[in-house]
Amino acid sequence: MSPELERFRTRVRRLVARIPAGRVATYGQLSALAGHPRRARFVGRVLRELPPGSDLPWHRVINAQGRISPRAGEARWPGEPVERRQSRLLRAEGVRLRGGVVDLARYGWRPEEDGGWIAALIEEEEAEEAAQHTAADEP
DNA sequence: TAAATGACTTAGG
DNA sequence: CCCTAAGCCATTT
Repeated sequence: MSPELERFRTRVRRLVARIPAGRVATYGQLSALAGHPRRARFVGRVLRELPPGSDLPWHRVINAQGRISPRAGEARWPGEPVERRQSRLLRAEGVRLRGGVVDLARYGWRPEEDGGWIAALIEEEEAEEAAQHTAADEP
């Protein structure tokens, strides 16, 4: 995987970590926030590789239609279909699903209202990369 | 190298 | 509301 994509993946994971309880974000939204509006599918890929016990609030990521994206195959965890678990987790934190659809206007995450932390996130990321480079340069 | 495969999205009927 | 088609893009066959 290219360094560019690795970076993108890291950003996505960090963004997901910031989605507040009771809110949802879409794949496309995260992909745009991470700097590449056309990589919504890749966001799905990033989430798919998460381990079952991940700390990330993966369940707060849904599709642009406000629906829980159907997984291919029959992924279930712990003993239930992941889609069902996802809707349960969402309901548990106050997100209402009407006919399987979340009202994005009401529950959609609006990070711009949470302060200018995205810029801080990018700065932090660049600082880390700079540190990596100096570490690599200094034998 | 070409074709198939998705935790996607938009547009249209 | 449901369904299709088309565009999208990285990975897998």
